[in-house]
Amino acid sequence: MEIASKYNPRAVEEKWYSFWLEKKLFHSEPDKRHPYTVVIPPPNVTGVLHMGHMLNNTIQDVLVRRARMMGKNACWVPGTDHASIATEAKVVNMLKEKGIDKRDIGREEFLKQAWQWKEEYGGIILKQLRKLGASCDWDRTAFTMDDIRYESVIRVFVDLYNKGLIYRGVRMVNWDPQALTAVSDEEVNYKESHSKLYYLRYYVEQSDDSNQSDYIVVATTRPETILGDTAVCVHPEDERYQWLRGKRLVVPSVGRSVPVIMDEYVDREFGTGALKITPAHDVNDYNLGMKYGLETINIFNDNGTLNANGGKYAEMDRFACRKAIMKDLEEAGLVEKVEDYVNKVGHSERTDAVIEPKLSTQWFMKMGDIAKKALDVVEDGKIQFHPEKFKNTYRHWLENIKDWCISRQLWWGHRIPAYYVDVDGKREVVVAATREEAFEQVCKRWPGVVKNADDLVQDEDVLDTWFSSWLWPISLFDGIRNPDNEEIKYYYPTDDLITAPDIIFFWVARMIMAGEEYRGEVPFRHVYFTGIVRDEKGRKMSKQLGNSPDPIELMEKYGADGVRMGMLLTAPAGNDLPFDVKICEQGRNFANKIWNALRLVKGWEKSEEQKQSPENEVAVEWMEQRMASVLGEVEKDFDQYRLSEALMNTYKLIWDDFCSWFLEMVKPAFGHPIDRETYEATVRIFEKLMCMLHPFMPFVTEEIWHLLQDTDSDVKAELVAGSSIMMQHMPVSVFFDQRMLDDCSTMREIVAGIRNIRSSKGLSPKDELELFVMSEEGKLMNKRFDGVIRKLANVKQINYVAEKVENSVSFMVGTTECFVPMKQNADSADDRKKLEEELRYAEGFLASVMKKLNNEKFVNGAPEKVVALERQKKADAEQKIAALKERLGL
RNA sequence: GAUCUGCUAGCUCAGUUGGUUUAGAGCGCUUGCUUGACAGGCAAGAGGUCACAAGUUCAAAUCUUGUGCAGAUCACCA
Repeated sequence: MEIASKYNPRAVEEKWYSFWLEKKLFHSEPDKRHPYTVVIPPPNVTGVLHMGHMLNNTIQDVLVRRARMMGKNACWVPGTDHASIATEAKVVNMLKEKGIDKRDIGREEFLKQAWQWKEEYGGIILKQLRKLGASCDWDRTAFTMDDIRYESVIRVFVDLYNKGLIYRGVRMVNWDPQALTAVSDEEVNYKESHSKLYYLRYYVEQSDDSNQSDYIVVATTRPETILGDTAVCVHPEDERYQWLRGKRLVVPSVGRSVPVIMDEYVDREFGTGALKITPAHDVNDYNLGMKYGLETINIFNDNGTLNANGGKYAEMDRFACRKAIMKDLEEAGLVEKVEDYVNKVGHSERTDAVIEPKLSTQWFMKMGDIAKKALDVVEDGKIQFHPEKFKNTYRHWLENIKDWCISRQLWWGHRIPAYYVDVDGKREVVVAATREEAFEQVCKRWPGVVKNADDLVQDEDVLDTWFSSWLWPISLFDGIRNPDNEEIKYYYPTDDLITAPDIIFFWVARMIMAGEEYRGEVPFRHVYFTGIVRDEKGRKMSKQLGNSPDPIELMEKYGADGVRMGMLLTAPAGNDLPFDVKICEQGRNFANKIWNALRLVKGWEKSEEQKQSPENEVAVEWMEQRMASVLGEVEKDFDQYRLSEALMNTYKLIWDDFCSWFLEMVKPAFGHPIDRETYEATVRIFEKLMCMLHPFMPFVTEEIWHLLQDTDSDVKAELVAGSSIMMQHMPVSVFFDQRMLDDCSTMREIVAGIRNIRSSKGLSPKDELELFVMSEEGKLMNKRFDGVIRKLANVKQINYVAEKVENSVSFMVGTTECFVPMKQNADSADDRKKLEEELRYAEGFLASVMKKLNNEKFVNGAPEKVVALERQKKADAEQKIAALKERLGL
């Protein structure tokens, strides 16, 4: 069979993904097996695959594929998120390009357009995930706004309202003037910015005491808000301002007279110690306003321009107004000074617009008991975080949590099922899943007020996106509408959640709350937090910087397997991933290495008569032991969610142990056949290795697994063609013989020692050598490895001797000296130098051991075992030193 | 400002309850190889005062305290 010397992932990957889909190997239905469930963090329906998704979904796929091969009924549910703000913004823009304003076409038409747009462009990301090899159960693909999920959200809202956990109220909220909606506290990012601190003069009204200065200076970063000033506040014990008690001030430029209030809230050290109060546009000012019964003057429109209260500045944008008002104040001589000032300004997570605190009526969800429950399950370990450090962040947030603002002034989303009705001139509200149910309620409570259901006015707002995704692990299995259905009972709670730490509050915490509230059980048992993918300079990958490689191009260049491996190699849980496309090369090279190992094995001619040689026998035995040992380590790695380590251990097992050592041990000489027994053992081992690697590199392992199969007969060929590595059992660790592994490392040391001599003496691998070991036969290692040494190091004969050998070069293996006789140049200056160095090291080592042994406290205080070990070290070192000295002729 | 995490080879990271040879891996680097699977390869090699300082201990990369640096989360004073 002719096989290309370079592995070509492209065709292979496409072929096998279609095959898996066709055979429905990703599909899961409840059955007798143990379930293993993962729900995808739903990407935005309009999103495009980026490196963060790549990392996150690779990890999920590794865990899911492994669980599947371990005999679990693995179910990975994919889906997308409607992403209220982001998607609405995109649709609004799309319409704007067509010259359409969303208000002109109205809610219904807008939603029609949005859905159309979603059908057309949405879900690209899910198709991209297939290229990566994601083994999602695509038959279960869900959307946070499809019928089941929509209805679930509405039901939950009604239920929480009836439980008194949801309420409507007027509060100061974070207003996004670009998206024209309120956002939650979590959706505000505070960014450091270079601002100015403006010092403005506020004149005292009708100052009659001519000894006092007739104005005070107030510092502000937002001079435009003086239009809404309704007081100035100073600290009650501030001596500088005692004379102001009971006085009134004139707001500069505006001319409004406002009172001076005194409150300890004011920081005397900051600015001038005098604070202007704008209750409509600052949370703290609002609180002071409430406390002192101040007037609240709203000066902004929803889009951040000034309203009629802005007087001559009306209709101006807030930032333009700032400039304009400063110019006017300057001209009027009301500006004391302007300083540079660094502060933090809140920006909208979605639109990046500067957040405006705004007083408005919104819906909120109470976070009291439910937050406590969500904290408890993490504190007592029912849910484990990986890495654990995120527990701190989580705890801190939940202990300081405020009520959740869940209403958004948007159209794209789950419309709040609240209906309003006028009763005796008062606006009353009912909450119900449907308009009909709402109507029934109204009829019962206020008979005769409304004639039919259409007369009810539904709330215009939709719910926060996270108010649907917090139900995801439940609603995916229809557990809200049908809490006793077979699927939810089987698949819930899910096992692992893999997500980025930046949505720990938005999503993770709230899913835990929903789980407790609606299932009385945690939604998942482990949360694996991935790191942030950064570029080689350590910067976060972002569209603006343009430093993010296109994942599709990467996969085309290196193969999906190569990219998967590259990312996983340097991505321990919770650690940022400094991504350099170069690490994908390592993945690609690895695939190629395995490919060539296959070429080697497939190229062997098998002999039926030839009996297995003792070398091959020991090689097979050793490789099996070695595999058992590494399997144990990999299992431990997975238990601790150390995926990078698991992959690295598998990588070394395949590249070093299997390719560099095992295959070299059993490889027949050119033109010679291999005995069938060894061949079959090799194939069996190779297959197992592919199973171990499959979760990480699904495509190349599937390809090789198929090519390894014996397809001598048509029947067999057909059987193999219909089968998959995915259906094989993951090998499990078994007891292994450590002595065998130790013997093999000794053998490796000897081979390396001889290779070393070859390279330093310029000897060709073809020159046959002889080896003398100063030890009894079989003492250094099991003599079954002698044949292996002869083969790998091209040694004609191994002799065991009691005396050192003249005219030879030597090396030490532990405390045993080995000699390779030389025809000439036995002892070069280089050799001496090396020996001297070794001697120096050994003497230094002995000194450090003696320091301990000469210390009475150590000998008496340390455990016996430790002391005995030091004595052994001493003996070994002394023996080694003696040998080296003799060699050096000292 | 508060809290948390980290600091080990050029880079990215391991290093379990202190003791297994004066610290390991992968990549990178250096040197030598057209070795009948693979140059996307093979073989050999160099490279570290475990951030710094003090302490506890017979014994510290590992425990304690302090300092420095980096990062994360939260809170913000206009």
